[in-house]
Parts: sequence; C-alpha cells; structure tokens
Amino acid sequence: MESPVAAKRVTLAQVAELAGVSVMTASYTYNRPGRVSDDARSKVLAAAAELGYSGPDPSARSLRRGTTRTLGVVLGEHLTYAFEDPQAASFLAGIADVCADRGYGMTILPITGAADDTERIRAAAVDGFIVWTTSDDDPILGAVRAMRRPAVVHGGPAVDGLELVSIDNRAAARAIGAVAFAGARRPAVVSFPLSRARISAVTGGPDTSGVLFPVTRERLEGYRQAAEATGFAWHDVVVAVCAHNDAAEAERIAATLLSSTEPPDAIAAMSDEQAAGVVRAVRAARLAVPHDVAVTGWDDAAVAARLGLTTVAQSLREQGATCARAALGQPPDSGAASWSVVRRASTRA
Amino acid sequence: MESPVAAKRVTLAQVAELAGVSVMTASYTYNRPGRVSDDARSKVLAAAAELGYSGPDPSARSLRRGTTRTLGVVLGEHLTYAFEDPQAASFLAGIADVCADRGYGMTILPITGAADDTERIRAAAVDGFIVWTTSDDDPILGAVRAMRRPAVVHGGPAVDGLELVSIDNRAAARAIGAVAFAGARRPAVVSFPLSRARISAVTGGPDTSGVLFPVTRERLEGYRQAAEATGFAWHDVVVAVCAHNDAAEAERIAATLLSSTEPPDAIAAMSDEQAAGVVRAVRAARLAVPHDVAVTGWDDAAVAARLGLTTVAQSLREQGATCARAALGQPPDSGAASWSVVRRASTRA
DNA sequence: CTGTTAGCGCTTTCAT
DNA sequence: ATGAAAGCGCTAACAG
Repeated sequence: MESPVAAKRVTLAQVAELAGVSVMTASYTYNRPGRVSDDARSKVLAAAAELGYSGPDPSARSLRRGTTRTLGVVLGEHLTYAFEDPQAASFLAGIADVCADRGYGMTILPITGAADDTERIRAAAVDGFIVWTTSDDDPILGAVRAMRRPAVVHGGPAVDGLELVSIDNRAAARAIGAVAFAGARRPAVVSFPLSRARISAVTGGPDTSGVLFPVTRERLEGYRQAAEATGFAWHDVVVAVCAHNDAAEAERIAATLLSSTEPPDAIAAMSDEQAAGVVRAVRAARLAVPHDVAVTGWDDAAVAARLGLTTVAQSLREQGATCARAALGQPPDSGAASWSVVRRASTRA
Repeated sequence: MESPVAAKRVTLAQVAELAGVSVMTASYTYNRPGRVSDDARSKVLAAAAELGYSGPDPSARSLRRGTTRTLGVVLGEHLTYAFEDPQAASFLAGIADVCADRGYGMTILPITGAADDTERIRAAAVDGFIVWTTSDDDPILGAVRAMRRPAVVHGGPAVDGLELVSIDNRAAARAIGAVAFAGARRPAVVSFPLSRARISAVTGGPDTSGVLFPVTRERLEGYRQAAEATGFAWHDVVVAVCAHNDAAEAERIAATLLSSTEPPDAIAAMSDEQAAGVVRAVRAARLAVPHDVAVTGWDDAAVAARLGLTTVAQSLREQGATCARAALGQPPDSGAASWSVVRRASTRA
C-alpha cells in the first residue's frame, strides 16, 4: 500500500479528464450536484474513485471563495492549562456547538507567550477570531485586530474594534461578596493571578488598578466594594493570589491562611475549583463550613452543587456560543451575559 | 472606524506597488527578511502599515506551498463531552504542546454523528489527522483514510493505513482487575458504553465481541480474564454500563448496585471519574473502601491521588504528543504507550 | 539583492 | 446542461 505521506495530489482536472468531461462539470458535481446530469455525475464520481480523489482541495477552495469556514480560538498564554480548566472547557464546548451546527471548523491557535505568537495569529486561515480572556497588555490583541476580521474577546479586556462578551464581573463580585462576608469578622479572598507573570502572594487588599487581567480586576473591585459595604477596610482584607486556577493550589494557600494567628472566617474564591480546595482546607483544619468559615465559589460548576457551595452562576457554554456567532459576523444584541448568585449551605446569611 | 467585517483585502501586490518594489521583494520581506536590504524592507513595512496589510494571506500561502501548518483533530461524536472529559483534555493539551512547539495550529473537527461528518473531514485544510478513540464502525475513519494524509488513531480501532497509538488496554485491565478482584466474592465492573447508541444497562458479563468501542472491548476482556483467573465466571460478574464517562452517573449506578440483594464487594471502573462516583456511593451506603468494597479507577488523574484510588497510570498528554508527531509525518517508534498499576488504599491486596 | 515568469487547484462569470 | 476563460494571492525557481 502506498504511504499516505507520499500521496501525490489528485486534481479536479485529472478527474475531469478521466471522466471525459470539463473541469467545470467535475466541479459542479461536488458543489452543485443538481446542476449536473446523472450521467455526468456518475462518470465523475467513478473517475474520482478510481484516482482516489477525495474532493476539492480545501486551501484552493478557500483562496478562490475568500472564506475558510473556520473560526480561530486564541487561548492566550493559558494554552497548557486551558484544556484542563473546566471553565475554558465549557466555553470551548459552546463554540463547538455553533461550529458544528454551521459546518465550521475551529482552529485552536497555540499561544505560548513567546514573540512569535503574533506571527501565528497572522498565519491563521480563519474567518473570525475568538479571544479567551487575557490581560490588558497582551500583544495578541493588536495582532487580532490587525487581521480585520470579525473578532470577539471573552471576559476582557475591551478593545476598540473587537466585540466583548462578558458578565458584569464587578457587579457579580459585589453581590456574592455581600453574601460571603455577611456576619464575618475577617474576610479573605482567594484570587486568580494579577499579572501574566502569575506570581502567587498573600497581601492585604491590593491596589486593583495595577491588575492587568480585567476579569480578575473587576472581581477584586467587586469584592472590595462588598467588603467596604460590610464595614471592612480593603487593606484589612487578606487577598491570597494563586498562580493558577487550581484546587490543589487553593487548598494549600487556604491551609496557610487558616493556620495563621488571625485566620479568616469568610473566603470568597474566584472559581468553584478554588472554592473546593478551600473547603478541603477548612475541613482538614477541623473547622466547619459555614459556621467557622464561609466559602463562596464562582461558575456554578458540578462541584459547586456537590459541595453545596454558594456561587455565581453563569453559562460559559452559552457565552462561548455567543462569541462564536459574533465571530461568524452576527454581532450579539448585547455583550452583557447574564449571571446570578446561587445560595447554598456554604455561607451564613 | 471601518467595520472589520467589511474590510477589503489588501494584497501583497498593492503593498509592493506603494513601496515601489517588486512583489517578490515584498514577499521576501515576510518570508526571508534577511534576503532583503534594510531599505527595501522598511519601505515595504511602511507601505504595509499604511494600507493596513497584516501579512500574506494564509489560504493563498497554503495553496502555493502545499502545506497548511495545521493538524486536524477529530473528536468523534463525543464533541459535546470531549472538552469536559479530563482524559480528552489532557490528550488535547499534549497535541497543543507539539503544535505550539512547531508553530502549527490545531483544528478541531466538530463531528456530530450526522451524515455530513465525512464532508467536514474532506473540507478540512490540514496536513494530518488525529482521531480520538472511536468505534469500529465510525464512518469518519474511512473519510480520514481517503484524505491520504498522515493520520493517527488514538486508542482504536486499528485501521489499515492509519497509525495507532494506544496502551495495551486488555493487559492493563487484566492487571488492575487482578488487584481489584483479589479477595472479593462479588466482583463488578462499571463500564463505558458498548456502542455509539450509549445505552446504559446492568448485565451479567456481556458478550464482548459485540462491543464496538475497541478500548472498552479490550478493557472488558481484560476484566473478564482477571475475573476468571480469580475464580469467577464472567456471567456472574455484574457489568454496569454508563452512557457517559461521568462521576454523577457512576455514582447513581453504583448506588443501585450497592442496594441490591447481592451487592458487589469489588468494583473496577474505567476512569477515575467513574471511580470517584463509586467511592461516593459506597460512602453514602455507609460502607468502607476497601474493607466492604474495593474500588479501582483508570488514568491516575488528580482525583485518584486525592481519593487514594488504585488505578492504571498512563499519560494521555504524552500520547497526545506522540499522536501529533505522527500526524506531522514522524511515525512513532512504537504505537504502544506505557502504563502501570498504581496501588493505593482503595484495594485490599 | 532584486525582479520576471509561471502556476498551486479551484470556482465565478459568462458564454453556448 | 456544459464549457472556456480568468484569476483568487501568493511563492518556488530561476534569471539578472
């Protein structure tokens, strides 16, 4: 058997010749079967089968038609983690739903943080872009805009010329923060990283203006507003910054907080994963949720229901679908996605 | 600001003309910057900036070069679940590693089970294919082969003309089944679905020859061998078939088994997710692992370590990378990936 | 270092 | 219902 690697290309012209028809008749056989006589069609298909022709070349077709029927998804520097992040997975599934429905492919553009990332954006044969939430200073944003194709950013940052699909993270954080911190004496926050350097740290309420991830910044500001509304000064709120959205890391950092001389009695996390880690740390410290420590998550994933976590519900899947439609050239009625606070047994109020 | 949707294409020829150089000098500016004088290069880049030219058109380039620098990943009919399946996520991350390293994109080909799936395979502008484990009768396999490009199947089925990358599932199942069933009186299996119809059911050891998913078939046969080696007849082994790889479903079905008149005292699952669900069901029934019920998982995911599950360790990520290299035209030394049994506290032996 | 020529494989347009 | 011509935007191969 011939190696597929070495397979020479069979062209439509060769098929047409063998079938004894013009190239256009062969082309119509694939693109407008109705416009070709049964006789011609079967001759073309027979010739194709004989030559092992598997249909018009996608690149040539894209060039000629001016469309690739493919959407590009830019996963920022998360690449390595993106597939393992359940939020990102739901989001991708939402994009995939729409792509499958419309017969589009989705190309994942592997970004590494290296200088050639923008190069890859430029080289992407896609009709539109979807950018998974990234930092204000991410150079890919400019590269995507320069492509002059429909493009959407999920979460943020807002970029002139690109659509934005996101919930109001600040309002949602304010709302769930109010529930988390109700009745607490020492509120704390477990946060996503503040910059692309992904440094983990524990600080009193940090200056949010320097936070380059807009989603994280908005949530911190919402938590700040919630804390202040409950009577706390932001600099007295302990903020534990994790390098990644990861249950194990959140568990470790929560264990540290809980073993300090002034352990928190309310911890608002930024994902259900993190909250699950926090809950484990609380139990390991032989403390009770919510009596000793109130805990809140974010996203209302399966784990939130299982652990009875109070959390922010949003549909990443629906947002992924909205992004895909926008990248297909169908701008959303509104980029503001819906959210709600789901109250369960992990909080006091 | 001009809408990006309506943006007209700027061509290299236009850039060259404005820069006052030939098209080839403009082309070299992008492809072999070293072969162009500083002067010419800056003129070209200035012209490109003025016109808003963002680099050579990817489709035209692909057509001319005969390569797309993109790998196609076929996720079978799992699409909707694939991103949420942690095994698939690791596998995709492994592919992404290699793609990022080589500057390749990866196109997810959304398969739905509908008749036009093969159409989408044909329309994919990719240099090679990676097929995520599917059933023997999946029509996409023929479509992929017909593309005559390097192609790899992960897990199975083995198809003439396509590479196969997999662990020896039967041997691994035999090995972990021996550990799971040691000292048991009533062994049981929690299985992936047996056909693409994904029917859930509880049966005595089923006829494995009719199982169309080769990975599932091999594992069932391995479990059968393990059970028989331990002294059981296969038809006395209860096999609970789940529709999906999902902790919640495994928990429900395990709860049913445990509340029967002859509850199993050893349950071998096909994933750590399923095993985690089984462990929850065991605890909910106020039974102890492994004293009352031994439980084994598969994959050695994070949850396995956390729950102390005895499991089969394999690196889906490494296998994904191997598949990607093979799809890039670099055939693996061997398609047989490595695995091992990790013994923890969830089994008796 | 720069330019000319040719043509990748296909489909749109316009005839017949 | 079928076909001829033209050209999508680019780059390999070769001159100069």
